Amino acid sequence: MPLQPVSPRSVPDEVFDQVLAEVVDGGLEAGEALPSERRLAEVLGVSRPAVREALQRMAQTRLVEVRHGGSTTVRDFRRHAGLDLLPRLLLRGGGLDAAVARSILEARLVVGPGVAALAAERGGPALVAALTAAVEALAGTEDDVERQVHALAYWDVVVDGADSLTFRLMFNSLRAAYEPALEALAPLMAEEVGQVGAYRVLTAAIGEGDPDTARAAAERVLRPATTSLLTALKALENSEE
Amino acid sequence: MPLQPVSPRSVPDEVFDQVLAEVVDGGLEAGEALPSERRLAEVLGVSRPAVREALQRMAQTRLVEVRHGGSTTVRDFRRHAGLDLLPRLLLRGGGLDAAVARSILEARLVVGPGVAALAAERGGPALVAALTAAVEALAGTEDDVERQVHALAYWDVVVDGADSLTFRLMFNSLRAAYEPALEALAPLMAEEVGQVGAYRVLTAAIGEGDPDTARAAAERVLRPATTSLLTALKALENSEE
DNA sequence: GTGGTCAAGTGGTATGACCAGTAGCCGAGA
DNA sequence: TCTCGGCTACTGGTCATACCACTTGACCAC
Repeated sequence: MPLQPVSPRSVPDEVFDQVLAEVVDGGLEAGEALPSERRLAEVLGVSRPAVREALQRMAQTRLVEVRHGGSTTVRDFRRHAGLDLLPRLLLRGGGLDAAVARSILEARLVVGPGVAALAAERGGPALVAALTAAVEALAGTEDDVERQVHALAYWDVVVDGADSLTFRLMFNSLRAAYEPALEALAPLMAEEVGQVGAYRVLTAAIGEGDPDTARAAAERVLRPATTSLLTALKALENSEE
Repeated sequence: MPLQPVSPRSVPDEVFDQVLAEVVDGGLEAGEALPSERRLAEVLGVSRPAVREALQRMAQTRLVEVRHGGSTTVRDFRRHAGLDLLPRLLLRGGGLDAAVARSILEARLVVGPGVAALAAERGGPALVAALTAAVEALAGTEDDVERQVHALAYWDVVVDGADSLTFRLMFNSLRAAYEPALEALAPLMAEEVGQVGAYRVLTAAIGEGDPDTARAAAERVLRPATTSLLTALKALENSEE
């Protein structure tokens, strides 16, 4: 096993995670009031600034509402939280959350072809060259994890080609959710990233400049693994209940 | 003009916004180091905790990288920031950013039909009832702003029906970007939200349970206004250059 | 060159104090 | 009895300061 860089967890990080877990896993219902900052600091055995920093970050994520003079209350994260919360929800409670993973796969299958279509509309020769290079990198390795990384890099180029800030940020958020689990998912995704041919077809389709062709090609890249993973997850979800 | 609730801007908020503007508008390049917290506090005339809180929030948004003992450096927000940054980018520099608005419209056109298809797969009679109620609320007003609000509520129900956490959070993020500009956009979106018939057709399509029908119906709801707005924005973008 | 040491600078954390806004109690007045 | 006003206790907001922990780079011994 390769050495991993150590990542020291700061006190506010710790507090943030604990409060987040309470909110997300239902220990605290929406509308409920949190203990005061002083009280929390006392209970957790940390200083008030540390608590304060954690709560402010919670507020930024729209998970709680902090009111000067009043108490801090929990908000309904399903109604207000943004896509940046996805990584936290995917890894909730130690393992992968099957329902969240399913929804990510579904979203990918919707967004991917849309992005490819836009890239086809807007890309030029430079984009095709970058895509080709990315495909060759993908073809140049046999390792499943490395292939994952190269596939991700390929889509990164596609997103660049789409020239859409919204899709770019969306992709960043999804990638942030995906990357921590990348290694664990490598065997499951091997089927997809091993089909270099499909990526070549997609590259050519984008190069042709026809959105519909690109859309279809992207779907052919994403659909097979998505389908098989979804059925696997469905079995998992049912067995959990 | 109706009275607006005052929203007191805290010191860390102010600092956050200033640093954010520097990073997003290019005053600080990616990789560049920020002044130290003490120096920033001195320059801005605030305390170090205030600066610290702002920087931590920047770090949470993945706009800067804070290293203990080292200096805080700017990251490339296009490469790392998540969808939660969208509202800030849309309203960059006082007005609406045309390129960002365009990308939101494009994303909407891709994601909306996808969500509708999922809702058709999973929704039952209860969903249709909720959708019908939402359409009736939409039909019950003539005011453009109110219609906007009701249309948003309608899509909210669709997203619920899709039973996908990813799309739910995505919708929340897009709505957070959209809502501040809702009033300004009302006249432009009037064309879309006035077509109650299209919403009824979409509702029926979702009720039928056929994803493809629902997808097509959703596109018929979204496409017309999207197209006309895109051409308007294109003219705007060109005139800006 | 390699590794060790050290000082300076940076972020991390804690403490304590005080300011500012909220909410509820409670008495004075209608 | 009701209502208004202010008082009070509690909450979050901000600050100054001190000290800890880490990184960096220079310098030095090996």
